[in-house]
Amino acid sequence: MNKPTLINHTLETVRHSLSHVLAFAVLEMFPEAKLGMGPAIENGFYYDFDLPRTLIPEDLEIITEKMKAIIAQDLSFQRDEITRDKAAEALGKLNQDYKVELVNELPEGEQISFYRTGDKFLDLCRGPHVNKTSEIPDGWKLTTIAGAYWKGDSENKMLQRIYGVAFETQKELEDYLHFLEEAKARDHRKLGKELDLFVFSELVGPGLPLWTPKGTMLRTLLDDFVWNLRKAKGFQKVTIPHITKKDLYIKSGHWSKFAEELFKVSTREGHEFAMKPMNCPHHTQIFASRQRSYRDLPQRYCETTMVYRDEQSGELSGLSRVRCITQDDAHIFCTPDQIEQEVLAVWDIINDFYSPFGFNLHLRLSRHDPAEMEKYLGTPEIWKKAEDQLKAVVEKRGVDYVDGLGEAAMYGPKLDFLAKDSLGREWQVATIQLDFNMPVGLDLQYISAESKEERPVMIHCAIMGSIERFSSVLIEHFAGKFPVWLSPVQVMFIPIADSHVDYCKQAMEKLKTLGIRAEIDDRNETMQAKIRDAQMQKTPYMLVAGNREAEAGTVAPRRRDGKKLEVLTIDAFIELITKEVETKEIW
RNA sequence: GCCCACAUAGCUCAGCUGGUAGAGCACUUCCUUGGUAAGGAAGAGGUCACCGGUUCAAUUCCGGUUGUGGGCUCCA
Repeated sequence: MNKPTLINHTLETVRHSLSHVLAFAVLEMFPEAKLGMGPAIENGFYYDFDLPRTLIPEDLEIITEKMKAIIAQDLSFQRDEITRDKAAEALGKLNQDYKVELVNELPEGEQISFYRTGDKFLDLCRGPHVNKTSEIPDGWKLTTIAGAYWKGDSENKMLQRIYGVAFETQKELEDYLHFLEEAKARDHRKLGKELDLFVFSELVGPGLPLWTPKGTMLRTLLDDFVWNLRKAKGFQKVTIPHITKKDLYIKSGHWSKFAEELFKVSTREGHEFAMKPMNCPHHTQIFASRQRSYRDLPQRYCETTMVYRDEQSGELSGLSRVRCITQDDAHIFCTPDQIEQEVLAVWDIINDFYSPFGFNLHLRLSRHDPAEMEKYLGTPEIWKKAEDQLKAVVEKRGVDYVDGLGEAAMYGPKLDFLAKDSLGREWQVATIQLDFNMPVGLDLQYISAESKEERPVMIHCAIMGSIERFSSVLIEHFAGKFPVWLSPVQVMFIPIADSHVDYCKQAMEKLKTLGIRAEIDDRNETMQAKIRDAQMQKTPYMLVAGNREAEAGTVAPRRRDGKKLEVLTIDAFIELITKEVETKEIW
């Protein structure tokens, strides 16, 4: 059956119409079902239901068939308008309590629009919709059943939500389902296990990843890269303890706002301590430890260290959301007129860091929401000043940005950097945050040229953000095929027979001396099996050596992408790989 | 934290309606000494996540706990 292509309808209209068809089908199956909300969303639609029983996956098939039958009847979508009170009355008769609640929230006397599908199904709806169900193209599919709170409020009843995806064509649907498969194949939780990068232990607990030698190598390489860029911009490393007296967070303003998420620790004498959930308050105490002159500014402290947050258990997921987060954190303490130079310098670091990964960076200027001042520290005046200043820097740089209303941190506006990965997904990564508030709370000062006490400004910045999350993004971005400079094992020697093991070991030692991460597969296996295993581990280079190579002092390199290079001398290979590491080449 | 689902060997999984468990890979040993994605044989390995309950009998049914997944809520 060929469906007409979309002419006058946006995809959103089709998706929304599908949500009505879904509700129609569910009502056929459960006449007593109460309808929640059913909007179009990115890639599809959903509808929330209060049902007499829990849905099971097989129900989706039944509902799908019912939906197809409804669409096949070529029913029309008709708009009706009635007054609010009549609408409430009509919905009340149908026992649609949630809809009655929605209607009653609309202004009194307002005309309410309804959409009628065929002569049976009626739904409160602003529209628009397709004219007839036959205008709905075939490219849709119900995907999952999930729980969702009524009106998204965790105090409310949990309804059952059915999700669907919908596209203009079957082909696009298939492409999307293929994308989901690809994302699943790259899932960092799966690759992390297969590539032996990190593990979880039930004894240690959820959200607390344990990093293996290979995973730790990856983290170290990333962190060293960040450090080298920072060092060049005048940052200095500092080190702080992982716990503190609660007094620090009372002064910083974190205690009242995030007390629930703190891991608390008490001493044998009953004093209350907390695991640090961020590093800024500790760093301020290094700054505050002695009198600072304007000549000492900026002070640029950096430290890669773990912070601990007691996240809700249901939130934890792989490395994306954990309870111990390694931040590549830095704080700059500077004068107000140094803000621009410092922000730009960090911005340069971010650009230099991200370019070798092939990410596309986008910028968001994350501002406060004046309607919710209770979420923030400080006065509206301070916020305006901070945001204007940050915006000026962005405009000076001439980079496009999206406006992030309400995305600011508690203490100040931010520049957030979003990276688009190889599957087109966006992740928030680096951040530069301007903070006029914490220096007030913690009473930070410096002595100006006029010999007066002044407030420094704090700039919080992280290049990777969280190493856990950044690693998960990288693993999925590269599908585990890290560039040579980042690969925990760069080279696997593959002796063809036992008699070639010594030759390979000698060559391996030479590489290792030069800092090349090489290993040897001297198991009693065939060369083919060793190649396969190195391939599965996504090792960039396999160096095969048999009689021919051992006699000539060469190796036969095979790349992870299946490409066989010409036989090279060991020195020539060293030159090749060293250059690739230096240039951070991706292939 | 909330809703739902799942939890069997190191890994990936099979095990119909209750009668204490299997496969492939990995591991160990032996044979094989090879030319670009899995050579062959044998062996070892499980209180079926944990704690209760029902039953003559529970991996299987029920409840709880822990963990994992999909969502919701939250996120400095």
